[in-house]
Amino acid sequence: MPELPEVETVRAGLAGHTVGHLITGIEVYAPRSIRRQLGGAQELAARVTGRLITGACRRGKYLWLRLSSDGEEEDYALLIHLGMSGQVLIREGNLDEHRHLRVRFTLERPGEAGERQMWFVDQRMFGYVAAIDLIPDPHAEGYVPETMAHIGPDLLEPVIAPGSPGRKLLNRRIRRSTRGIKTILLDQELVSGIGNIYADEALWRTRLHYARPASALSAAHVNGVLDAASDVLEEALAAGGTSFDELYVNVAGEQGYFERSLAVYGRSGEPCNRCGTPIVREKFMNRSSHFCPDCQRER
DNA sequence: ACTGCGTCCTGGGGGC
DNA sequence: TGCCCCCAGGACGCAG
Repeated sequence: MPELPEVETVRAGLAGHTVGHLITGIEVYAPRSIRRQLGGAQELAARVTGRLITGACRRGKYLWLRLSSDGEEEDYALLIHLGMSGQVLIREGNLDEHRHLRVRFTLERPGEAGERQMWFVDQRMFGYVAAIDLIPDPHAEGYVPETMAHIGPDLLEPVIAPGSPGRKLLNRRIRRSTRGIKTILLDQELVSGIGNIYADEALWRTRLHYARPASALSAAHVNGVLDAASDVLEEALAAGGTSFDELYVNVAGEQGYFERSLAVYGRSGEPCNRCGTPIVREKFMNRSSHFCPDCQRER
């Protein structure tokens, strides 16, 4: 499941392998993989064909490639959301078919022979691509396109770094809510990038039960869980992400290896690393929650 | 304003 | 051997 570390790994791969390339062609195999795009595949093709990729950006789990035309100001971005099984693969030479190939982009580097392809592959079809407008000023500090203006900053952004005024404000906003702490971690509007795996890991690290109401937590508790979430995201990023169910790989098709470092996710029945109590899996918000029933008491 | 629930989507796997 | 049902979850729309 692509969360911040996985999406950032893909972003870094795209920064290295697509920036400076022109998009010279696009083939859409699954029209449903084009979303939030008036005019659908046709409009997407019109907007990206012939454009130069000038940068690879990310906020939370949202990823976008900035596009310019003829050296002019960037005006569109190619938005890529991986959903829960999306992959972006860079292929050169090895152009074997892929069972779940949904959209294929052809890339060429000006002045260089040969082409390279960027594949959007997605088994479960929760992900999508779209060409979005870069308005009003793509060069503003901390700019994010309007399409994802509702997405909160992620834990790797300096604006909510530990000890910053932004972090203190976030802490207060979280504690104003009566919702369960895990619900808040998964809500991308307050703080983004955390999904089911890293939410469970952060809660285990801070010994908090997923359903504890945020309003009942102290500022120190909330700071603790945010710090733990930052830590686990950074550790997972350093490991190239978590390839728990083999649906996540980087742009070269390689798996990450953070799965071996998970303390609770996917470990139901196995002993807690702290106290030995078997890890429990429960349904919460129509999702699986993994936790230690001894270390993480509801009250 | 805030909260929670249903829905989308496909393929793997378990049960019979 | 084959079929059917369930499960995985990110994000958003909508009802209360």
